Amino acid sequence: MKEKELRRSLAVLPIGTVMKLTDLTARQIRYYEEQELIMPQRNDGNRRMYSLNDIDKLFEIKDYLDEGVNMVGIKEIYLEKEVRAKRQRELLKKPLSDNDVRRIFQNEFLSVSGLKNPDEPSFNANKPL
DNA sequence: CTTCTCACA
DNA sequence: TGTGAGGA
Repeated sequence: MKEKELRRSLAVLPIGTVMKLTDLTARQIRYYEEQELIMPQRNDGNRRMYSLNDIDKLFEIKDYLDEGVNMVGIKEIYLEKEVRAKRQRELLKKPLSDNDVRRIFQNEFLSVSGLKNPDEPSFNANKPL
């Protein structure tokens, strides 16, 4: 299941193909790059080359757009997504200390009982108390 | 022919 | 975001 992700990350599509696939103008595609929503690679001739992941990202962006979300909003969405991914990676690295486990169960209890927002971090994996 | 950057009657 | 210039 690793080989597949690698292929999806291969930048092999020129902007012209991406335009037809996404129904976006070159202007828009480049603008989204400027907003750091996508980071296409460049080939030898300084031409942008997009991966399948980029295509998916563009479709997502387009969806958010006609859902009424603006650039800043979309940026925030992806930013928060990165934060969560990072937090999750940290949890996979180091085993939980007894202290962490206790805090997690406590947070779980509060969430289930509806006394706390589930999204609110219960502890910092980087600096366990 | 396709894409790139830059700029705006 | 559109569009056109000027170069690669």
